[in-house]
Amino acid sequence: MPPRNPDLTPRQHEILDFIRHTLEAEGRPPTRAEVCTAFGFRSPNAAESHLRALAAKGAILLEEGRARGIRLPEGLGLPLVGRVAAGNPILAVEHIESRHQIDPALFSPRADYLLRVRGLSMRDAGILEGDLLAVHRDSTALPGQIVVARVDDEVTVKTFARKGPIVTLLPANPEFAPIRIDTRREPLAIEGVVVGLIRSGLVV
Amino acid sequence: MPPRNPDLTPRQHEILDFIRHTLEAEGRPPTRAEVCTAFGFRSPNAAESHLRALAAKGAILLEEGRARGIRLPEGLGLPLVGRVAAGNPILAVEHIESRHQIDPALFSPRADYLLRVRGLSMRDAGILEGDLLAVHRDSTALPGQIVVARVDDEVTVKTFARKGPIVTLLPANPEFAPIRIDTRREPLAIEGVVVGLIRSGLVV
DNA sequence: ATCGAGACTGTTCAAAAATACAGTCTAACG
DNA sequence: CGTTAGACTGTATTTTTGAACAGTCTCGAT
Repeated sequence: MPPRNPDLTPRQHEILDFIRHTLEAEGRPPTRAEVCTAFGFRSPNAAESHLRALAAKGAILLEEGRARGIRLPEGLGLPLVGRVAAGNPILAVEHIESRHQIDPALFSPRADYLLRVRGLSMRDAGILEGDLLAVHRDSTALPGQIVVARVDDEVTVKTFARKGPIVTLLPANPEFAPIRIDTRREPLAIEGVVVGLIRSGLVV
Repeated sequence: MPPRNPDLTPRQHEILDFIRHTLEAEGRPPTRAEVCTAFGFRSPNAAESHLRALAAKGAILLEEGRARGIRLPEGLGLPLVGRVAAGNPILAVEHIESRHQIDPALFSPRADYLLRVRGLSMRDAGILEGDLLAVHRDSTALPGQIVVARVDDEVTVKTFARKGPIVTLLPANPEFAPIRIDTRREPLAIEGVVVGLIRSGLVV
């Protein structure tokens, strides 16, 4: 799920998606003419003015006088989310530390963002402090899945389990206690399902 | 270190690396003129003929008549090495299962290939069966680093330790025994240093 | 009713890029 | 010692592209 710029018109979204798609499929941005044929425009200026509009809104960067001089300011790739402040949605811009291009074929279902792990509560599942989790956005989960959940406005990673209305979030480390939530009384927000893990920094 | 095509001349390697670099840094392939300025050529034909040579050797694909019409046939991305047969070098073509694009900025030093983990001998280091290890090619290692080594023609992943001429390969699992090698008598081949880890398939 | 934004068509022109042709220089090789 | 591959310079020429200018049409807000 690419980041949505709310200021864009639907048509401008389509153009932006086409640019992203071309960038991924061909390894380079499209020309005005290629935008035209993709959308059936008969005038290169149709593409030109769309690009201008996108650039004016900051959705793309246009480099003057260069063939295929279109850049995405955020680049492609998955946003890496660091510390999530209380009360804010996970994917708020201010949480995004960087973006990293990861082959989408590696994870299934598709990863939507990366989340940096804090703490050792999932140690015995091979999830260590500092690891990056590939998370698929999903507000539902199946028992046994490792989920990103929000409890008391804090983001936590645990194994999901449920018995009727009682949800238990299980750590994978005997030093941590399970979290029990009665969903009839307390709200539980599942932010996503963990579909993968990336560890770096093994060599200093 | 990207995969090496042994047929290329050193200069052609440089050109290919520059194409890769431009692709990564700018999100699009270079023009002939950009190759010229990067290498100080005064004639666009210098770039042209290099590109022709690279295309003739299959290192790149040239699309006729398009601005920036250079493509990398394999795309970017790291080769994923599965089961390594005895007696063969790790990066032999027949071991490469697939290629996966991973942001090189994630790992340092640079990852050269991915190796699928078999067995649980490094479980307590958070390395599980089926994980992909990002490996930096290197025939030397420092104590404490997790290395890919070849012992008795078998590829193994262990923590490296050394006391004089005695090298010990330490598992991270009490159920496995350390491997001690007297380098004066037995040969030890370090294939690389583990710089990262990727786990997928968490959700079925 | 008018006005302006958005989405286009159509045309033109200059800059950027690809590409062809004709050479020079050097080092390796039989 | 001639030959050849590789690495270049230099100069044109043609396409591709980017980019400007002048309009049309529609729809929603003033």
